[in-house]
Amino acid sequence: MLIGEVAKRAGLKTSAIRYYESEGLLPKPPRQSGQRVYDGSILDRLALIDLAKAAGFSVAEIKHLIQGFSRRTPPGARWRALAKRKSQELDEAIARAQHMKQVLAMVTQGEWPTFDDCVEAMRN
Amino acid sequence: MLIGEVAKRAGLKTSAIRYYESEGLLPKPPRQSGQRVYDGSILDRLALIDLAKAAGFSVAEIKHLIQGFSRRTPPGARWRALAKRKSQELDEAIARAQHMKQVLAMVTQGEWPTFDDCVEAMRN
DNA sequence: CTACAAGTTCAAGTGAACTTTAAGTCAAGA
DNA sequence: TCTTGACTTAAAGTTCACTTGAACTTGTAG
Repeated sequence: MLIGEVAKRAGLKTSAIRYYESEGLLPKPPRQSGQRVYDGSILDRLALIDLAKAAGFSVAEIKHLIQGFSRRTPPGARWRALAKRKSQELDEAIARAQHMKQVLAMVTQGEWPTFDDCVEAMRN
Repeated sequence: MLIGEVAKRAGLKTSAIRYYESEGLLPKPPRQSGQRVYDGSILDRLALIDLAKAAGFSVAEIKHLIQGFSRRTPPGARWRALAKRKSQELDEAIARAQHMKQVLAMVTQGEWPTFDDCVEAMRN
């Protein structure tokens, strides 16, 4: 598989794949006349990256996670620590989002004659 | 009130206030020898901006909202439309965050002997 | 008068995660 | 042979919401 094929299957742009490689998220694949040649496992790797992103990890964080994995060890203490912190961050993000929804509901449902009334109402 | 005082009370940097003004989120206050002089209403304005930010609106979006308000009309159809879309976005964000938490829980709780087992397990 | 804090403008910098562009290489098809 | 399309690199550009820096003015205190 060349990079274009991988990109199509993974739903990414080729530039993203090269970027991930440059950031150490992906192994450097063998080349045929300069071009990257991938096997199927790259898709698993990209799936993991996708999940990690979906879990709210930054590219830099994912790099660390991947490094842990690539030593063929299961998720260890490092993973757990990162995951725990991230989980708390997610709780906070969820709480914020729910608060945002409340604010929005007030705006859409209420009827305030003036600007100030609205601001006033939102404070509670 | 000079800009420094406003910043302190609102918990912002002066640069943020100038930035908001430049972006049309704040009215241009009168000047005394070149310096911006604010009255108390600026704090309400900043509180509204804060709430709008907390509701997930971008600066550009807040600008539109403010414009709606500044015509002394209550939140109208424009607000409602924006708010509805934003509310849906928040639902999606919350769902994503909850999914992230699930993924994290799997990583921290499960024991996978290999990298691939973990990726496999995460797919479900 | 001098120093100093706080204000002013405008332009450029920041960080994250990519994308885009420029310039070039390579293999295959007409 | 020429063209086409996919690939290569390195560097610069993008977006967002500000922040920072440089150079300057203003009001107040000593």
